Amino acid sequence: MKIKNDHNLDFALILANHGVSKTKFRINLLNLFYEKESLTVKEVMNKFSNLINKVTIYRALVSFEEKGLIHKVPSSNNIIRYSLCNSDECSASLHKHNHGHFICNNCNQTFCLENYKSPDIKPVDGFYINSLNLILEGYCKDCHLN
Amino acid sequence: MKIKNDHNLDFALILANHGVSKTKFRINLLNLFYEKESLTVKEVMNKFSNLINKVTIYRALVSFEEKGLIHKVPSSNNIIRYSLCNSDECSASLHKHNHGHFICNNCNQTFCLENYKSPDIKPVDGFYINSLNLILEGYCKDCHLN
DNA sequence: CAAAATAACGCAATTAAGTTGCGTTTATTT
DNA sequence: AAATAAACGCAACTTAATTGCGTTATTTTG
Ligand SMILES: [Mn+2]
Ligand SMILES: [Mn+2]
Ligand SMILES: [Zn+2]
Ligand SMILES: [Zn+2]
Repeated sequence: MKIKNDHNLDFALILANHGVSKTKFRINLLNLFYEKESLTVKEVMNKFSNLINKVTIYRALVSFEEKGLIHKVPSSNNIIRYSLCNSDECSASLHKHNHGHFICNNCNQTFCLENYKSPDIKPVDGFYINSLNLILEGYCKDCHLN
Repeated sequence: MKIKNDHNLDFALILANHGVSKTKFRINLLNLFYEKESLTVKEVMNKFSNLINKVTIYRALVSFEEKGLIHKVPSSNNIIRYSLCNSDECSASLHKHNHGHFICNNCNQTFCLENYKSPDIKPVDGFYINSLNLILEGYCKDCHLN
Protein backbone atom coordinates (compact mmCIF):
# COMPACT_ATOMS: atom_id res chain seq x y z
CA MET A 1 0.00 0.00 0.00
CA LYS A 2 2.33 2.73 -1.25
CA ILE A 3 0.05 5.31 -2.86
CA LYS A 4 1.50 8.79 -2.89
CA ASN A 5 -0.40 11.03 -5.29
CA ASP A 6 -2.83 13.89 -4.81
CA HIS A 7 -5.83 11.66 -5.31
CA ASN A 8 -5.15 8.78 -2.93
CA LEU A 9 -5.66 6.48 -5.85
CA ASP A 10 -3.68 3.45 -6.91
CA PHE A 11 -3.33 4.20 -10.60
CA ALA A 12 -1.44 0.98 -11.28
CA LEU A 13 -4.36 -0.94 -9.83
CA ILE A 14 -6.87 0.98 -11.93
CA LEU A 15 -4.88 0.17 -15.03
CA ALA A 16 -4.71 -3.49 -14.08
CA ASN A 17 -8.45 -3.58 -13.46
CA HIS A 18 -9.00 -2.29 -16.96
CA GLY A 19 -6.54 -4.67 -18.57
CA VAL A 20 -3.96 -2.03 -19.44
CA SER A 21 -0.27 -2.70 -18.91
CA LYS A 22 1.07 -0.64 -16.03
CA THR A 23 4.16 1.02 -17.43
CA LYS A 24 5.63 4.09 -15.76
CA PHE A 25 4.39 6.27 -18.55
CA ARG A 26 0.85 4.93 -18.52
CA ILE A 27 0.61 5.28 -14.76
CA ASN A 28 1.68 8.92 -15.07
CA LEU A 29 -0.66 9.45 -17.99
CA LEU A 30 -3.64 8.19 -16.02
CA ASN A 31 -2.62 10.43 -13.14
CA LEU A 32 -2.55 13.35 -15.56
CA PHE A 33 -6.14 12.72 -16.59
CA TYR A 34 -7.16 13.06 -12.95
CA GLU A 35 -5.55 16.50 -12.89
CA LYS A 36 -6.94 17.96 -16.13
CA GLU A 37 -10.52 17.92 -17.35
CA SER A 38 -9.40 16.96 -20.86
CA LEU A 39 -6.19 16.47 -22.81
CA THR A 40 -4.91 16.48 -26.37
CA VAL A 41 -1.87 14.62 -27.66
CA LYS A 42 0.09 17.84 -27.78
CA GLU A 43 -0.82 18.74 -24.21
CA VAL A 44 0.31 15.32 -23.03
CA MET A 45 3.56 15.70 -24.94
CA ASN A 46 4.24 19.03 -23.28
CA LYS A 47 3.42 17.68 -19.83
CA PHE A 48 6.06 15.02 -20.33
CA SER A 49 8.52 17.61 -21.67
CA ASN A 50 8.63 15.90 -25.05
CA LEU A 51 10.44 12.95 -23.52
CA ILE A 52 7.76 10.53 -24.66
CA ASN A 53 7.42 9.72 -28.32
CA LYS A 54 4.19 11.03 -29.81
CA VAL A 55 3.39 7.62 -31.30
CA THR A 56 3.54 6.15 -27.82
CA ILE A 57 1.08 8.77 -26.65
CA TYR A 58 -1.32 8.10 -29.52
CA ARG A 59 -1.21 4.39 -28.85
CA ALA A 60 -1.66 4.80 -25.11
CA LEU A 61 -4.71 6.98 -25.68
CA VAL A 62 -6.23 4.47 -28.08
CA SER A 63 -5.58 1.72 -25.54
CA PHE A 64 -7.11 3.73 -22.68
CA GLU A 65 -10.13 4.41 -24.85
CA GLU A 66 -10.57 0.79 -25.90
CA LYS A 67 -10.41 -0.32 -22.29
CA GLY A 68 -13.00 2.23 -21.18
CA LEU A 69 -10.75 4.55 -19.20
CA ILE A 70 -11.18 7.65 -21.34
CA HIS A 71 -13.35 8.83 -24.19
CA LYS A 72 -13.16 11.42 -26.93
CA VAL A 73 -14.70 14.84 -26.45
CA PRO A 74 -16.32 16.36 -29.54
CA SER A 75 -15.11 19.79 -30.56
CA SER A 76 -15.20 22.12 -33.55
CA ASN A 77 -11.52 22.29 -34.29
CA ASN A 78 -9.60 19.44 -35.78
CA ILE A 79 -7.80 18.28 -32.66
CA ILE A 80 -8.90 15.21 -30.76
CA ARG A 81 -9.45 15.67 -27.02
CA TYR A 82 -9.83 12.91 -24.45
CA SER A 83 -11.48 13.03 -21.07
CA LEU A 84 -11.58 10.62 -18.17
CA CYS A 85 -14.61 8.39 -18.06
CA ASN A 86 -16.94 8.87 -15.15
CA SER A 87 -17.48 5.44 -13.66
CA ASP A 88 -21.04 6.38 -12.72
CA GLU A 89 -22.12 7.44 -16.18
CA CYS A 90 -19.76 5.83 -18.70
CA SER A 91 -19.27 2.26 -19.71
CA ALA A 92 -16.68 1.05 -22.18
CA SER A 93 -19.24 1.23 -24.99
CA LEU A 94 -21.66 3.98 -23.92
CA HIS A 95 -20.34 7.34 -22.88
CA LYS A 96 -22.16 10.30 -21.48
CA HIS A 97 -21.82 12.94 -18.81
CA ASN A 98 -24.83 14.32 -17.04
CA HIS A 99 -23.57 17.86 -17.54
CA GLY A 100 -22.35 20.01 -20.42
CA HIS A 101 -18.74 20.82 -21.19
CA PHE A 102 -17.38 24.17 -22.23
CA ILE A 103 -14.45 24.37 -24.63
CA CYS A 104 -12.53 27.62 -24.96
CA ASN A 105 -11.82 28.29 -28.63
CA ASN A 106 -8.70 30.20 -27.70
CA CYS A 107 -6.83 28.31 -24.99
CA ASN A 108 -8.71 25.05 -25.68
CA GLN A 109 -9.21 24.30 -22.01
CA THR A 110 -12.39 22.47 -21.11
CA PHE A 111 -14.63 23.16 -18.15
CA CYS A 112 -17.49 21.19 -16.64
CA LEU A 113 -20.74 23.14 -16.59
CA GLU A 114 -22.72 21.52 -13.82
CA ASN A 115 -25.59 23.94 -14.47
CA TYR A 116 -26.21 22.42 -17.85
CA LYS A 117 -27.86 19.04 -17.48
CA SER A 118 -27.71 16.82 -20.54
CA PRO A 119 -30.77 14.77 -21.51
CA ASP A 120 -30.86 11.06 -20.79
CA ILE A 121 -29.94 8.62 -23.48
CA LYS A 122 -32.99 7.01 -24.98
CA PRO A 123 -33.04 4.59 -27.89
CA VAL A 124 -33.84 5.95 -31.34
CA ASP A 125 -35.21 3.87 -34.19
CA GLY A 126 -32.32 2.44 -36.18
CA PHE A 127 -29.56 4.39 -34.49
CA TYR A 128 -26.94 2.69 -32.39
CA ILE A 129 -25.84 5.34 -29.89
CA ASN A 130 -22.31 5.24 -28.45
CA SER A 131 -22.07 8.61 -26.80
CA LEU A 132 -23.99 11.72 -25.87
CA ASN A 133 -22.25 15.03 -25.30
CA LEU A 134 -23.52 18.50 -24.58
CA ILE A 135 -20.87 20.83 -25.96
CA LEU A 136 -20.66 24.56 -25.37
CA GLU A 137 -17.95 26.59 -27.04
CA GLY A 138 -16.77 30.15 -26.80
CA TYR A 139 -14.20 32.00 -24.73
CA CYS A 140 -13.28 31.40 -21.12
CA LYS A 141 -12.80 34.17 -18.60
CA ASP A 142 -9.11 34.55 -19.26
CA CYS A 143 -9.37 34.50 -23.03
CA HIS A 144 -12.41 36.73 -23.34
CA LEU A 145 -10.59 39.75 -22.00
CA ASN A 146 -7.71 39.58 -24.46
CA MET B 1 -37.46 36.32 -60.66
CA LYS B 2 -35.75 33.26 -62.14
CA ILE B 3 -35.44 30.82 -59.27
CA LYS B 4 -35.23 27.22 -60.34
CA ASN B 5 -34.03 25.03 -57.52
CA ASP B 6 -35.72 22.47 -55.31
CA HIS B 7 -36.19 24.95 -52.50
CA ASN B 8 -37.79 27.92 -54.24
CA LEU B 9 -35.07 30.04 -52.75
CA ASP B 10 -32.99 32.76 -54.34
CA PHE B 11 -29.54 31.70 -53.17
CA ALA B 12 -27.87 34.66 -54.84
CA LEU B 13 -30.10 36.96 -52.84
CA ILE B 14 -29.35 35.14 -49.61
CA LEU B 15 -25.63 35.51 -50.27
CA ALA B 16 -26.05 39.20 -51.01
CA ASN B 17 -28.06 39.71 -47.83
CA HIS B 18 -25.19 38.19 -45.88
CA GLY B 19 -22.51 40.20 -47.64
CA VAL B 20 -21.02 37.27 -49.52
CA SER B 21 -20.02 37.62 -53.17
CA LYS B 22 -22.36 35.66 -55.39
CA THR B 23 -20.07 33.61 -57.57
CA LYS B 24 -21.40 30.55 -59.41
CA PHE B 25 -19.53 28.28 -57.04
CA ARG B 26 -20.77 29.95 -53.87
CA ILE B 27 -24.36 29.93 -55.10
CA ASN B 28 -24.07 26.21 -55.76
CA LEU B 29 -22.33 25.66 -52.44
CA LEU B 30 -25.14 27.36 -50.54
CA ASN B 31 -27.63 25.25 -52.47
CA LEU B 32 -25.70 22.17 -51.42
CA PHE B 33 -26.06 23.05 -47.75
CA TYR B 34 -29.83 23.10 -48.22
CA GLU B 35 -29.64 19.53 -49.52
CA LYS B 36 -27.35 17.97 -46.90
CA GLU B 37 -27.61 18.23 -43.14
CA SER B 38 -23.86 18.81 -42.84
CA LEU B 39 -20.78 18.85 -45.05
CA THR B 40 -17.03 18.45 -44.82
CA VAL B 41 -14.50 19.93 -47.22
CA LYS B 42 -13.97 16.54 -48.79
CA GLU B 43 -17.69 15.99 -49.30
CA VAL B 44 -17.97 19.38 -51.00
CA MET B 45 -15.02 18.53 -53.21
CA ASN B 46 -16.64 15.28 -54.29
CA LYS B 47 -19.98 16.95 -54.96
CA PHE B 48 -18.21 19.32 -57.35
CA SER B 49 -16.35 16.40 -58.94
CA ASN B 50 -13.02 17.83 -57.82
CA LEU B 51 -13.41 20.70 -60.28
CA ILE B 52 -13.12 23.27 -57.51
CA ASN B 53 -9.80 23.83 -55.83
CA LYS B 54 -9.83 22.73 -52.21
CA VAL B 55 -8.39 26.06 -51.08
CA THR B 56 -11.35 27.77 -52.65
CA ILE B 57 -13.65 25.49 -50.68
CA TYR B 58 -11.85 26.17 -47.41
CA ARG B 59 -12.02 29.89 -47.98
CA ALA B 60 -15.68 29.83 -49.02
CA LEU B 61 -16.58 27.90 -45.85
CA VAL B 62 -14.69 30.37 -43.68
CA SER B 63 -16.45 33.22 -45.42
CA PHE B 64 -19.88 31.61 -45.02
CA GLU B 65 -19.13 31.05 -41.36
CA GLU B 66 -17.95 34.59 -40.74
CA LYS B 67 -21.07 35.96 -42.36
CA GLY B 68 -23.36 33.78 -40.28
CA LEU B 69 -24.58 31.41 -43.01
CA ILE B 70 -23.13 28.21 -41.59
CA HIS B 71 -21.49 27.01 -38.40
CA LYS B 72 -19.17 24.22 -37.37
CA VAL B 73 -20.57 20.99 -35.96
CA PRO B 74 -18.52 19.43 -33.17
CA SER B 75 -17.46 15.83 -33.66
CA SER B 76 -15.03 13.33 -32.19
CA ASN B 77 -12.90 12.75 -35.23
CA ASN B 78 -10.57 15.38 -36.54
CA ILE B 79 -12.55 16.49 -39.55
CA ILE B 80 -14.42 19.78 -39.53
CA ARG B 81 -18.10 19.66 -40.47
CA TYR B 82 -20.30 22.61 -41.31
CA SER B 83 -24.05 22.91 -41.11
CA LEU B 84 -26.50 25.53 -42.31
CA CYS B 85 -27.53 28.04 -39.69
CA ASN B 86 -31.15 27.98 -38.68
CA SER B 87 -32.39 31.53 -38.98
CA ASP B 88 -34.75 30.97 -36.04
CA GLU B 89 -32.10 29.80 -33.61
CA CYS B 90 -28.73 31.00 -34.90
CA SER B 91 -27.24 34.42 -35.13
CA ALA B 92 -23.85 35.21 -36.62
CA SER B 93 -22.27 35.04 -33.16
CA LEU B 94 -24.46 32.61 -31.22
CA HIS B 95 -25.27 29.23 -32.66
CA LYS B 96 -27.56 26.57 -31.37
CA HIS B 97 -30.14 24.10 -32.56
CA ASN B 98 -33.05 23.12 -30.39
CA HIS B 99 -32.45 19.45 -31.10
CA GLY B 100 -29.57 16.98 -30.95
CA HIS B 101 -27.56 15.82 -33.92
CA PHE B 102 -26.41 12.28 -34.54
CA ILE B 103 -23.12 11.64 -36.29
CA CYS B 104 -22.42 8.19 -37.72
CA ASN B 105 -18.86 7.19 -36.89
CA ASN B 106 -18.71 5.06 -40.00
CA CYS B 107 -20.29 6.97 -42.91
CA ASN B 108 -20.04 10.33 -41.11
CA GLN B 109 -23.52 11.39 -42.13
CA THR B 110 -25.38 13.58 -39.68
CA PHE B 111 -29.03 13.29 -38.71
CA CYS B 112 -31.30 15.61 -36.79
CA LEU B 113 -32.80 13.99 -33.71
CA GLU B 114 -35.93 15.97 -33.08
CA ASN B 115 -36.69 13.81 -30.04
CA TYR B 116 -33.64 15.14 -28.25
CA LYS B 117 -34.28 18.69 -27.09
CA SER B 118 -31.18 20.67 -26.20
CA PRO B 119 -31.26 22.91 -23.13
CA ASP B 120 -31.59 26.64 -23.57
CA ILE B 121 -28.54 28.84 -23.54
CA LYS B 122 -28.16 30.64 -20.26
CA PRO B 123 -25.26 32.87 -19.26
CA VAL B 124 -22.52 31.38 -17.09
CA ASP B 125 -20.22 33.39 -14.86
CA GLY B 126 -17.16 34.40 -16.83
CA PHE B 127 -17.85 32.31 -19.91
CA TYR B 128 -18.60 33.86 -23.25
CA ILE B 129 -20.75 31.28 -25.06
CA ASN B 130 -20.71 31.12 -28.86
CA SER B 131 -22.49 27.85 -29.47
CA LEU B 132 -24.37 25.02 -27.86
CA ASN B 133 -24.54 21.60 -29.45
CA LEU B 134 -26.04 18.33 -28.35
CA ILE B 135 -24.01 15.66 -30.10
CA LEU B 136 -24.82 11.98 -30.28
CA GLU B 137 -22.47 9.58 -31.99
CA GLY B 138 -22.59 5.94 -32.96
CA TYR B 139 -23.72 4.01 -36.01
CA CYS B 140 -26.62 4.79 -38.28
CA LYS B 141 -29.05 2.18 -39.53
CA ASP B 142 -27.08 1.40 -42.67
CA CYS B 143 -23.69 1.19 -40.97
CA HIS B 144 -24.81 -0.77 -37.92
CA LEU B 145 -25.64 -3.85 -39.94
CA ASN B 146 -22.26 -4.12 -41.66
C1' DC C 1 -21.36 51.88 -68.52
C1' DA C 2 -16.41 51.89 -68.01
C1' DA C 3 -12.67 52.36 -64.68
C1' DA C 4 -11.08 51.49 -60.13
C1' DA C 5 -11.31 48.80 -56.11
C1' DT C 6 -12.26 44.66 -53.88
C1' DA C 7 -13.04 39.89 -53.34
C1' DA C 8 -12.63 35.22 -55.13
C1' DC C 9 -9.91 31.84 -57.39
C1' DG C 10 -6.12 28.42 -58.62
C1' DC C 11 -1.64 26.70 -58.05
C1' DA C 12 2.42 25.50 -55.47
C1' DA C 13 4.45 24.97 -51.26
C1' DT C 14 4.12 24.36 -46.32
C1' DT C 15 2.49 23.06 -41.58
C1' DA C 16 0.81 19.93 -38.40
C1' DA C 17 -2.27 15.92 -36.80
C1' DG C 18 -2.53 11.34 -37.11
C1' DT C 19 -1.00 6.56 -38.92
C1' DT C 20 1.93 2.47 -40.15
C1' DG C 21 5.83 -0.82 -40.12
C1' DC C 22 9.41 -2.80 -37.83
C1' DG C 23 13.10 -3.80 -34.73
C1' DT C 24 13.98 -3.30 -29.69
C1' DT C 25 12.74 -3.00 -24.90
C1' DT C 26 9.73 -3.80 -21.09
C1' DA C 27 5.97 -6.11 -18.82
C1' DT C 28 3.17 -10.19 -18.09
C1' DT C 29 2.31 -15.10 -18.08
C1' DT C 30 3.62 -19.91 -17.57
C1' DA D 1 13.81 -18.20 -15.30
C1' DA D 2 12.04 -18.79 -19.92
C1' DA D 3 8.42 -17.89 -23.11
C1' DT D 4 4.88 -14.88 -24.60
C1' DA D 5 2.70 -10.64 -25.24
C1' DA D 6 2.48 -5.75 -24.99
C1' DA D 7 4.62 -1.28 -25.12
C1' DC D 8 8.08 1.68 -26.98
C1' DG D 9 10.95 4.60 -30.26
C1' DC D 10 12.29 5.82 -34.69
C1' DA D 11 11.59 6.81 -39.49
C1' DA D 12 8.57 7.28 -43.05
C1' DC D 13 4.10 8.29 -44.65
C1' DT D 14 -0.78 10.15 -45.24
C1' DT D 15 -3.95 13.74 -45.15
C1' DA D 16 -6.43 17.98 -43.25
C1' DA D 17 -5.64 22.60 -43.09
C1' DT D 18 -2.92 26.99 -44.06
C1' DT D 19 -0.21 30.57 -46.55
C1' DG D 20 1.62 33.46 -50.37
C1' DC D 21 1.06 35.27 -54.66
C1' DG D 22 -0.25 36.16 -59.29
C1' DT D 23 -4.62 35.95 -61.99
C1' DT D 24 -9.58 36.31 -62.80
C1' DA D 25 -14.20 37.55 -61.52
C1' DT D 26 -17.33 40.47 -58.92
C1' DT D 27 -18.67 44.76 -56.88
C1' DT D 28 -18.43 49.63 -56.31
C1' DT D 29 -17.88 54.29 -57.94
C1' DG D 30 -17.71 58.28 -61.00
MN1 LIG E 1 -16.74 7.93 -20.97
MN1 LIG F 1 -25.66 28.43 -36.64
ZN1 LIG G 1 -9.51 30.18 -22.81
ZN1 LIG H 1 -23.52 5.54 -41.18
